[in-house]
Amino acid sequence: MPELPEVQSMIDNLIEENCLNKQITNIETIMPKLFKNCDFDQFKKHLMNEKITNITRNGKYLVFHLTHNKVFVVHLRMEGKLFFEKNDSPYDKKHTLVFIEMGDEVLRYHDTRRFGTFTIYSEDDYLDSKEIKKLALDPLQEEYDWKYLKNNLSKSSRVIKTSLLDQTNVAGIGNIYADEILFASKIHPTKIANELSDKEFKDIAKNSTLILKKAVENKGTTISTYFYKKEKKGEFQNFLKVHTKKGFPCPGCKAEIIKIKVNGRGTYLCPRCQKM
DNA sequence: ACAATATCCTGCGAGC
DNA sequence: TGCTCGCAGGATATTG
Repeated sequence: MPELPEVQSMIDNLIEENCLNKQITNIETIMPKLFKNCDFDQFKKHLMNEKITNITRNGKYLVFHLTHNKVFVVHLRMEGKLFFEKNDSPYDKKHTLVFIEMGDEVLRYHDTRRFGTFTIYSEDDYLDSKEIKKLALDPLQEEYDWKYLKNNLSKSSRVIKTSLLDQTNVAGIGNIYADEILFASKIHPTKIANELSDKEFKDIAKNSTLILKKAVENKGTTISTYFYKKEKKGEFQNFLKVHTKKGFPCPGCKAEIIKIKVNGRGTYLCPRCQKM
């Protein structure tokens, strides 16, 4: 599931593959329902003959900046992936849902679960859109620190893992990295957020930045289907300490890693290192 | 106002 | 073997 490091790795790859500044010559889809604030014809009209001038990120959203002050925003949700390829290269016919053609090349959107979203805005108003406006800072932003985190999380009587997944408290963290951050901070995922000490907020702030940074350097985590580029897996799964490690020994204390449910989400932890 | 739950969707693995 | 069933999960809508 793409979280901040996976989204960033995909953006980095698209730019590296030279998808910027090429005229869009055609757009096709087999899934018009992906387009959320417009119908497909409007989306097509919005992009046609423009160029992508830059790709930026807000939380887990990809922002494609176009010529003529236009923008489109993509969220990959569970399984979305973007590949920039030659038009005549082979592709998965069943799960490739959107084609943004640029001459003999094409930006393809692949999504087996069809959960992703596409929206269109102008450059001037996308930051005020309802999905991006409410995003908190992410752990890689300069202004992010433990006081900011404490201020956002300590308002909540929910359990800390649920609060960490709430993009209005801190952006970019999903189920994998929430487990890893809480393990590194030695905090039980079901501890009530507003009962954490200053030291615990400091630890979460520090570890979230460290872990996401290292995950970006390793091009994300491939557990099952994530690729930052065609057939290219991330490497951060090799550094996971608890997530997916049920039954394995804790790298710290050798106790057995367990899996529990926290608000419906599969959650991995070391019961000895992460005490209530 | 907040928090828990249902919803979207498909592939996959468990179990009979 | 082949079927059904339930699970996985990010964000949003709905319900409590």
